[in-house]
Amino acid sequence: MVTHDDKVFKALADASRRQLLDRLRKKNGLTLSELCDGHDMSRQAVTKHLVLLEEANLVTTAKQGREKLHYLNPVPINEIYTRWIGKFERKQVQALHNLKQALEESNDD
Amino acid sequence: MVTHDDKVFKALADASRRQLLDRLRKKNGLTLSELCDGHDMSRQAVTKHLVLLEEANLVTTAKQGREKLHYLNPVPINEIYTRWIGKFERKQVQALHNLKQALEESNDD
DNA sequence: TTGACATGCAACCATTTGGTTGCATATAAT
DNA sequence: ATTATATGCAACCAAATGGTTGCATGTCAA
Repeated sequence: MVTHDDKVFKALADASRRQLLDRLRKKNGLTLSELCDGHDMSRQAVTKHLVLLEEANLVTTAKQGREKLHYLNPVPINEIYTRWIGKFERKQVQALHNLKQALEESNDD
Repeated sequence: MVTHDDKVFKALADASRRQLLDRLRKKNGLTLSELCDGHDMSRQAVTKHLVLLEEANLVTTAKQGREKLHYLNPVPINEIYTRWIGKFERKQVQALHNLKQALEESNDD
């Protein structure tokens, strides 16, 4: 079964796709051609990446004349953070807390 | 180039690996056999997943007798959050802020 | 010491992934 | 009307991924 979360994680697993998201974060509403500039691969390859990002709901598109505009949707990223990553962060905070306690206790020697 | 972040993202991209991390989060120091229980795949397949998690520094291992113990390291997860995901979260907060402003302005009609 | 258990290692396999090229179509500009 | 630009679609391909099986090795227990 491919869950929604799984699509997001898999979409984020590729450096080229993360770079595309990064560029949309800096400047939203870029066209396909604009997104292709500076990416060392064919337009069709970029399109494939964008389709995956769309399927993960990380990017929304709107056609304007002959151009296709791309918009970042950061919501799914936030979702996997709150629903998954956050649990591990809290674990780390707790681990640091435990370490701090251990260090303080070792000072009692 | 395969960066450190890239290894972490790719390690998290597989549901089975996320499940393994989840189990270590709930109970740290599990052996390989214990981690295999409840996973519908061969021991060797689980080993491969654990190797990837180790290479991403998400799991640390220690051999004790004939058993191999596995420990969760949540630090890399926190790193990709602060260095990458957080930027998108702030974006979302800002978007919500903008939406709120827009709604309030529309109330002036 | 013999057998059972826990793990390691390697070969192999099907599917997915990430890319390519070629061609078609729709829109804008001259 | 013609040409250039922006995008869509499909076939193809190599490499990576996620799994398998078979066998070897190290360690604990009877």
